[in-house]
Amino acid sequence: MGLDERKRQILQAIIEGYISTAEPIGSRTIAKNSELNLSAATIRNEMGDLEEMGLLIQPHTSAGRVPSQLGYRLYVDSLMQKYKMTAAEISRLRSAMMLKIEELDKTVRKLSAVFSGITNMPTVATLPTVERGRVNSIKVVMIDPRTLMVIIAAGSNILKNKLLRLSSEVDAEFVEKLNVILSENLVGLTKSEISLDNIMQVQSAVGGNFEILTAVLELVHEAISELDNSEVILEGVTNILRFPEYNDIERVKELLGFFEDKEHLGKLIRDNARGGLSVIIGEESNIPELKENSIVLSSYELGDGMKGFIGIIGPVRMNYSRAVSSLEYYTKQVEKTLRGKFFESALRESEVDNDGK
Amino acid sequence: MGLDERKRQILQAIIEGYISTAEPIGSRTIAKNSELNLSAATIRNEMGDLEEMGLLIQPHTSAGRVPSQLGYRLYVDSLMQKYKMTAAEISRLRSAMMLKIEELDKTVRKLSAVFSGITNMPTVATLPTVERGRVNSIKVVMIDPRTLMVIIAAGSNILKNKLLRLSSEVDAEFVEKLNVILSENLVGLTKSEISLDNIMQVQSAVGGNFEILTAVLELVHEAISELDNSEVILEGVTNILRFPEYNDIERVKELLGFFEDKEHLGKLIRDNARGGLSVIIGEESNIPELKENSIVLSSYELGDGMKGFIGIIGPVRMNYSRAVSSLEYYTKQVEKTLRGKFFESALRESEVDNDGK
DNA sequence: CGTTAGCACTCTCAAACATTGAGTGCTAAC
DNA sequence: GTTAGCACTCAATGTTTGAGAGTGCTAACG
Repeated sequence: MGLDERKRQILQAIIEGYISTAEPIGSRTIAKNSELNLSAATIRNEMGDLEEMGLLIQPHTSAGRVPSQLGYRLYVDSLMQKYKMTAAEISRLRSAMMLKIEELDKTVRKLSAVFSGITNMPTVATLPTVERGRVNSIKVVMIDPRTLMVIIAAGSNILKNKLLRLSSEVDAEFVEKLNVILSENLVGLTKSEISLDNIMQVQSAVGGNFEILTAVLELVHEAISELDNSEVILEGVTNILRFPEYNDIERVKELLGFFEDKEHLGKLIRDNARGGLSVIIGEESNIPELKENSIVLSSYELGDGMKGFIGIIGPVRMNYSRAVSSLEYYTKQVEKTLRGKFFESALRESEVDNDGK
Repeated sequence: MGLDERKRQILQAIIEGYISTAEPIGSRTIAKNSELNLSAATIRNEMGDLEEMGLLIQPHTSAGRVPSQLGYRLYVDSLMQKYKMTAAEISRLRSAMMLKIEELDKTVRKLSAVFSGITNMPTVATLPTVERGRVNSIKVVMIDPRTLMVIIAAGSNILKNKLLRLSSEVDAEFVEKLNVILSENLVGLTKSEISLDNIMQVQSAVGGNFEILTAVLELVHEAISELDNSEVILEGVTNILRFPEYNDIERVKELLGFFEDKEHLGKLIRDNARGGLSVIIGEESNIPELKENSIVLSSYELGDGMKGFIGIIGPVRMNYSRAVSSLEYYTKQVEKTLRGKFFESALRESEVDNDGK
């Protein structure tokens, strides 16, 4: 039993109808609202076939049909048409991009909030991390004799700075020495090349003032290992309550509970994002709490090995067409904006780097 | 009609009963479960009086009584007995305090999460801000010729650091000069003494390299004005779903919507916190979205003008006794922990300062 | 005069039942 | 292959009913 053009049209009509009404779609509805000019009875026969093929599901005998996960998959992969963002949506997003520069995380947070407001869905994002970037500089700055700040940069972008309070005082000379040694030993390495062992070698190179040195080195190590431990930002969670599927408190509880564990969410995103844009439907995520939710995921690249992820989460019955197109557009805007505001020189450098090779 | 001892006892029994069952309490229940040894009929008469006094409410004729907001107020102010935290709760909190040092905001976040887990209520907190502290040092550090970092410290604690990307390069000499001038002009002032005007004066003192200077000064100003713009941290929101009053999606929507606006929440907290511990019941907050919720608020002080707020949010029918005692204990622990981990020297200095005067 | 037993009354809640309507699958005719 | 017609199914909705909880009032008691 093949999936001829007519079946595809009917399937598409059912899925789109269900997406917009959240009610099972019956044969009469399709017969009336499509250009197929077929009677309800004919549609019924086709619907029977589609159900047999596992693309539709009947909640109960006297209800219409609802797409199965397989149905959604087929829809997303080959039936769905591109949604065209409205002028209003575009301008809203654009003006959000104009926001004044703040810290990176706040910027991403605000952009996410705006995007969430446009799509009416929760938005998740991770801050950019370095994957293959090299540590460009490590600086230790003395704030006062008992306070040091360690600043680590990769690809000329500051990625981490950490404070260290000392129990005894240090002098400028010591700090200077520290800077030289750290630079000599760690700069130019990729993140994965810097291990604790590696750092401890530095320790012996210095000799003396062991206590402080150890503290600084530990901090350096910590900062480096946090380089890819990107923060997860989640905005617009309340939006899920707009969907009728969340009129059930238990479902709300389940999803919100899942959202509270940011680490878990971050892992999900990193694990599932292939290059470009991907759609994870229901159980495909293999996460029980998300078995009735879908995620549209995308990654943004800032050059020089910096990359992060953005995604939209909603019920399996979400408007994929709209979600995918919006996210696509949004991703591009985020790339442009973040590059412009935070990673301009990084970009330039990475380009030079490529030229030079 | 006075509020004699017997009435008080009955009121207390009703409130505590209602708090633990969430069901209206009838006269029979009180007659049985209290040591008053009165018949249900007598209790009924008293309940009638209490209702007339506005302390109780009858949802409908054949239901028991429920406390009014006034009733809760009276209970919190003079009926309530101190809850004693269990050993398990204490040890759980204690071990959370031992967590390894991270950034201040992450630490507060984690502590809040743990506390929220113990109380089973959402916990809100603000990061400490300076109120009357003086700017102790302003440092501009050159990360690379096109990137500067501005670090502002007050009371010897780093409070803000900001990055600045430049379109043209600067040299070490310029940065050095900048440091001297900024220090001379701004150090020692309180936050409120530093205005944009003030900063602009510096501008004329330098002369030349106008473009970069302007950018740096703007950043300084920005950082300073953000000093008291403390971040609001909210953890354990899902906990509200444990309360039966939130079986109504509309209420969930309303509260979660309110929670999404962190600014608003922060303002609420700062406006309502008097010194020490305070309880805001229902409409007392004057915030429509919170009219059926109460907040228990407390402030923590880290010395040297640093202070922040912590609070618990829940339905008006919350266990105030438990909330208040737990928050009291928790606040002390937070003070101790944060002082120890982040503000040790600040404390020391402020003490010296006082001695010196 | 405060307290209490007794009783009629009120109101919610849940179960039982009937009704409605949407949608189907099947059959027979076009 | 398509369609009209029809019997059938099942969720959803409305109605009725009874049980249960709790009250307020009255009259009697110590």
